Amino acid sequence: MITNTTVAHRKHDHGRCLNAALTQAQTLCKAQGARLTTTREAVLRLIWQSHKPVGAYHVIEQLSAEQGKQIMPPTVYRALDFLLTRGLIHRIASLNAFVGCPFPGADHSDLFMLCKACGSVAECSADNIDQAIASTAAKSGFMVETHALEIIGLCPQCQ
Amino acid sequence: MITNTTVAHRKHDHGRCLNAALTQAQTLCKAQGARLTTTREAVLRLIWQSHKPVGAYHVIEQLSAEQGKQIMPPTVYRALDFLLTRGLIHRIASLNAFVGCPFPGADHSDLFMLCKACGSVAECSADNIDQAIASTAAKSGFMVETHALEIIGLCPQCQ
DNA sequence: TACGTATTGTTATATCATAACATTTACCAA
DNA sequence: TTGGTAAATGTTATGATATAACAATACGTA
Repeated sequence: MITNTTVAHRKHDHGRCLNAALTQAQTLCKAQGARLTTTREAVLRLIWQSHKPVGAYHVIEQLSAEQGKQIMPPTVYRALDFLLTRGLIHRIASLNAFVGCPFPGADHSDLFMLCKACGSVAECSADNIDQAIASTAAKSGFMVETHALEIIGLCPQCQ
Repeated sequence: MITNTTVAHRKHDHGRCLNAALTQAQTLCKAQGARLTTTREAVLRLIWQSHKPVGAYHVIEQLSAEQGKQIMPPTVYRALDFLLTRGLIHRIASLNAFVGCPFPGADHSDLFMLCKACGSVAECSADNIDQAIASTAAKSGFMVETHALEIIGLCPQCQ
C-alpha cells in the first residue's frame, strides 16, 4: 500500500508537495521524451496548489489572471489531457475536477479518499482492494482493465 | 455478494427486468409514502430500457417523443433526483449517465462493472471489497461514509 | 370546498468539454 | 543557418450536462 494520507489530510509544508510534483514531472517527461511546456507546467502547478481537486474552469481563471490575458478552454483542456495521459494528475469523476498524483510513474491503482468536510483528497493504492476487485470480477467472468474508486467520508482532521 | 451479472451481460428476457424494476419501485414508493408519478415512472422505464447507462438528455429526447411535446431538462432532472434518492437508479459518474438499480431497497454498496465494448453495466455488492475498503481507510484514519467503484473492462460476452 | 404542500411547467443561465481550423513554435536534418 | 516537419498553441464556435428561480397546477386532507 502506498498513500499520501499522512500529508494530504493533515497540516504540512505544502511547498514540498509542490516541488516534489514539479521535479517528478520534469524527470518523467524527460524520460518519456515528452515536453513539459510552460503552459503545461503552469497548469500542473495550479492543480497542485493544494490537495483539493480543482475544476478546469478554475484553472482557466487563475491562468488568465497570471498571464494577464484570457486563456481559452481548449488550452487548459489540452494541458490537462497531457498531464492525465502521463499520469501526472487524475480526474475525480464525481467532482468533474482534477487532482495531482502524488506518485506518478509508480505502478499503482487509483483509490481516492474524498473528505466531505474540507474537500481534500488523498490517494492510495492498496493490493488487498485490487485483489478483492479482481476476484469479485472473476466470479462474474468480467475481465478487468482499470477501475476507479472514490471513497467519500471524513478525513482524520475533520472527524 | 449480490449481483445481476448473469443477466446484465448476457442475452436475456429483458421484459422481466423492466417489470421487476417497475414493481419494486411501486412497492418501495408505497412503503415510503412517496409518489411514483407518471413522469417519474416514465423516466424509470426509459432508464430501464436496457442495462446500458442512459444520459439525461437522451431521456429528455425520448420522453418528448413519447409525449408529443418538448419536455424541459428540469422535469427530467427532478425525476432523476427522486429516483436517485430512493435508490431506484444510480448515477455512473464517469459516464454522466444513469442506470437502474437491480436490487433497490436491499442494503448494498455500489460496484459497477462497465463493459467497454457493449456498454452494458452490471451491479454488484461484495462484502470482501467493502471490507478491504473499510480496513484500508481505517489505516489512514479515514471515516468512510459511502464509496463508488466503477470497474472498466470486458463483459463475458465481449471477450 | 378550501387549504397547504408536493409536483410540474417555464425561462433563463451556469458549468463542463470538445470540434475544427489557423497560427506559431520547437526541433532536426541538410 | 535555413528550411521542412511535427508538435503545440491560439481562436472561434458550439456541444453536452446541470441547476436556479419563480409561476402554475395537481393532490390529499380537513
